[in-house]
Amino acid sequence: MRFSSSYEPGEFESDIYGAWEASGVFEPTISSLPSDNDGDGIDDRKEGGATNTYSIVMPPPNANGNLHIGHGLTVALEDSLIRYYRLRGKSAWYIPGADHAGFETWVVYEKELEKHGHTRFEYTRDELYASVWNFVAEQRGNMELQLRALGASCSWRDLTFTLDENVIDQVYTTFEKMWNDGLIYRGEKLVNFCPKHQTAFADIEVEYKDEPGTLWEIEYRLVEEPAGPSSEGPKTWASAPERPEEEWSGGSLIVSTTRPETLLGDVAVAVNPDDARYKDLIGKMVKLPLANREIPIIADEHADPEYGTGAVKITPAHDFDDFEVGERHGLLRIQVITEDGKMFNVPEEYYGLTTAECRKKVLKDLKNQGLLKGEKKISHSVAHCYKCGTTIEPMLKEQWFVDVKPLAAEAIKHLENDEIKFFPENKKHVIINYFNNLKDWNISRQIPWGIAIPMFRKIDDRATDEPDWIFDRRTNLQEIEKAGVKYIRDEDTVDTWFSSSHWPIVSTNWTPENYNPYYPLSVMETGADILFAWVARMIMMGIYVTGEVPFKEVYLHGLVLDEHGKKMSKSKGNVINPMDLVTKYGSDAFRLGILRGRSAGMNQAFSENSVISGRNLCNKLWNISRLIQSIADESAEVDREIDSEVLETVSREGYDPSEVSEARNDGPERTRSKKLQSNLSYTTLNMGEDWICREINQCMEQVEKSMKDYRFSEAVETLYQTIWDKYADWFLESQKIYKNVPLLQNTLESLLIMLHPFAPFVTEAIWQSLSWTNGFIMTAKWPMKLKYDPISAEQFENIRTIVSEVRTTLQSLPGTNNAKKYGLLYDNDSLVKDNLLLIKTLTKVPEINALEGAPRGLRVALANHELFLDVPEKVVSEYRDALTEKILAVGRELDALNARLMNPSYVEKAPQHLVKETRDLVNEKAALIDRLKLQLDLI
RNA sequence: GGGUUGUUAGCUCAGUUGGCUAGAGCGUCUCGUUUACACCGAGAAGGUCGGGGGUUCGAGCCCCUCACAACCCACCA
Repeated sequence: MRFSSSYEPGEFESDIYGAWEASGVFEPTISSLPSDNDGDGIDDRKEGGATNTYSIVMPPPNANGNLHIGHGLTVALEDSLIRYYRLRGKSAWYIPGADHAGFETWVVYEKELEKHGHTRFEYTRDELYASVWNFVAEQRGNMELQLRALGASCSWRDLTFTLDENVIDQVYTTFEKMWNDGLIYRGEKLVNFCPKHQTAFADIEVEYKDEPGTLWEIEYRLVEEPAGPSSEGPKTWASAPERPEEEWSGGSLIVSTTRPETLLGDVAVAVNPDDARYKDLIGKMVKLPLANREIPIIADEHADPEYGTGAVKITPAHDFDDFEVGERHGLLRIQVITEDGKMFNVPEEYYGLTTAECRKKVLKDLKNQGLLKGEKKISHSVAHCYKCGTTIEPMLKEQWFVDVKPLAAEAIKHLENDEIKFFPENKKHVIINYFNNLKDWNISRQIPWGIAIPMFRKIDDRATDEPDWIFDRRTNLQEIEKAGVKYIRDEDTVDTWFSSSHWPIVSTNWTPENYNPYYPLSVMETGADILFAWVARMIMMGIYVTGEVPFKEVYLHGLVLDEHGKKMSKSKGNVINPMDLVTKYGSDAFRLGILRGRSAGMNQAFSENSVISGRNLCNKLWNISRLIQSIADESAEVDREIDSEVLETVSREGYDPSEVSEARNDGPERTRSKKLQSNLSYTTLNMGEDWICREINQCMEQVEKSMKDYRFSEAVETLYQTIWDKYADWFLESQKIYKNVPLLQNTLESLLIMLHPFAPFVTEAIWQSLSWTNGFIMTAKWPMKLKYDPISAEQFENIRTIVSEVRTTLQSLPGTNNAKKYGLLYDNDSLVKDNLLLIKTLTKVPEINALEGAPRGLRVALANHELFLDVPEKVVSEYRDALTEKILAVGRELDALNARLMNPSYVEKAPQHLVKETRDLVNEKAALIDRLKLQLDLI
């Protein structure tokens, strides 16, 4: 027996994946290698190449990690696309990747080090790099196995690791180009610095959290005494209270701060130029408390008159805004905090204290001097390291920066030229908005795990004519010599986003010399949360390096939330592991489940229920196939015994042979020999067959349209409905009488192929189990439209209406098992008369007879059919109330329709076909009411 | 402060240029074990589409407004 009674994914999935992988079907059919094979300088494949190719690169999962639910969604989306376009005949290339995940991996590794009682500072950069490399190598493989379990049909031989040689090469090439173009510069700027991890971050890597804090008010006293006390009003500002005259004789300013310890690095006090209170003070000097320095009062827009006292201390070395104020006014930057969070460059009593200790002492000392004038509890947002939660310390550092303005401007140009289509559409505006406000990009990271920055600093002071920094690719060396001058390598590594922004370029092996039909990518599919960090940078870098946008379309998925719509997190304990679900319900079930109810860019809930419904569909399809195979087997058996003519005794009911299309006139063709898919010729022999062909064609159109618009959920929904509600519940039920084997085979193949992108394993398992199919379904051809007779198909809808109404009526009658008790009577109804067997099978009534004499029994509520349930008088009268209710209900519908027609504007202005439809409906309802009333009179 | 997205059945969500009685899955209830499937079949209940206004013959959909929710960016001395 080929088919067991239920589908057990565990029995098939790994074997099937292994067979696919071994046979090379994951690889694209058109080579991506240089294609000028005949050496004539003309690309042999260029013509039409890109239109026959389809390419997706996988956002590389962390090489040493496990896949989470987001990866599960990613693979479900990307692999569905790849498989779909592969079936559609494209040379599909799904390029897998693995990410060295610079910082993420580093954090994990550093924890390991700590566990063994070591710190990073015991080793050189190169030692650490080698050590992490081994660490990752040991872990690698897990996530690749998990990708296989999810069914990812990616070309494994093309897997790109973000530290592969060609990646580093390209990154250095770009770096050099940017350096030569003046787009990379070294600057001393404030960077987001995590004192725990000892590294800087880009702005987007910092998390802001609202926290309670304290706003302290500190008095800064003027050095010179202002002019006379009376004529110009009070000489103290804000709420400065009385003070002992002997200490100083002038006015003062009260500044507000949440970080009193940075006071020691103050270089000015700023007030708003329009602030009347302070106008006269601009240009004067105040004495900086505790530090005994004199600093100026300057005018700057940064000071908000509404906030605090309106006067703000300026510490350019430790605050981003102050840094900018300092730039504008040419102020010094006095750094007072070291990278490990200790005070330096300050009076002795504060030296070496941590920032927290220093804050306490500063406040205490200020209080003792009577300069602490107040404190307020406030809530403000504070920057944290997104990994460890440590408060970010803005730190003055020399770093490498990318001047992003020209890159962003170019990106905007291409976007406004509609070169990239976004799903969802609105993200295009969001990203343009981002490009418009982008600040220079700090690409230096102080972690050893990453691509070394290819810059070397001159250490030979005598060579004054040589530049301080030179570019060189030899980052394997710590020191190099050029023209007799010695240079030392920058210790830092480059931000991972700098290298990841090359992903479409490096994973497709793009080169400037050769035409590459896979670049730009057909689509970039990734999470909406890294629109800025990754997508934006890929666009800038793609254009900068290749002159072209790196992808034609972008599909962004949202977050997968838990079943209550809450973000998954370890601390909440609501994390769903995709592999658990795959093990429990199968890969297909997971894929179908996670695609359900999901749309572009939206954060959406996910629960096991949706996976269960996917599992059920797989099992349903399995059993559908099992039935069809058994029918095919049976018919082959019969064929062997008797002459094929006898089989044609299965007559076609309710169908005029004169309408038979050419294809159908051939008569039933029994195909026993193995045939390739889509070669099975068939003939429709009854209405159900025409109808299912029509429905499958519609399904096909819908799936094609949905896939074009990235409406995965809709495609799956359509298939689910067609397979279950239409194919199984109606068509197959009707085939229990007719058994048109070639058609069954043909339609099953169509459905299997259409579902394959979403449920690759079960469809392949079935394909391999069916007796008449060859090869892999994975490399089959997308089905052709089925031929059918539309009139006949429409007739089947009438049968469905009749059957449904009979079923409903039977269920609403008193008692149970009514379908077995009562037969049907028909009067002068050719559709019923010609389809007795079909209606009997579908309704399960014991018998259907022609009505003789006066109508009796219970009239079925159908407008155009004379059909009665043969029930006793007593049952009919018990049905009286239900009938009355029904008449009222139909009456209400009729009234609503009539009201619409009574409105002259409707009849006049609405499209004519709608008006006609309404009129037809009115007639139908009216007829139905008449019949029901007849019935009521009878009771 | 700037921007984006939601609010439709008990739950999670569809509903694409405005058009018949607003759909699905899961859940609930009733009936049924008929040799493809109980991971099943047949049927049912359940919605004033967040509130209010407007445009229109016609609004879940378009416009205005309010409320609530979520997210992103900037700022918070």
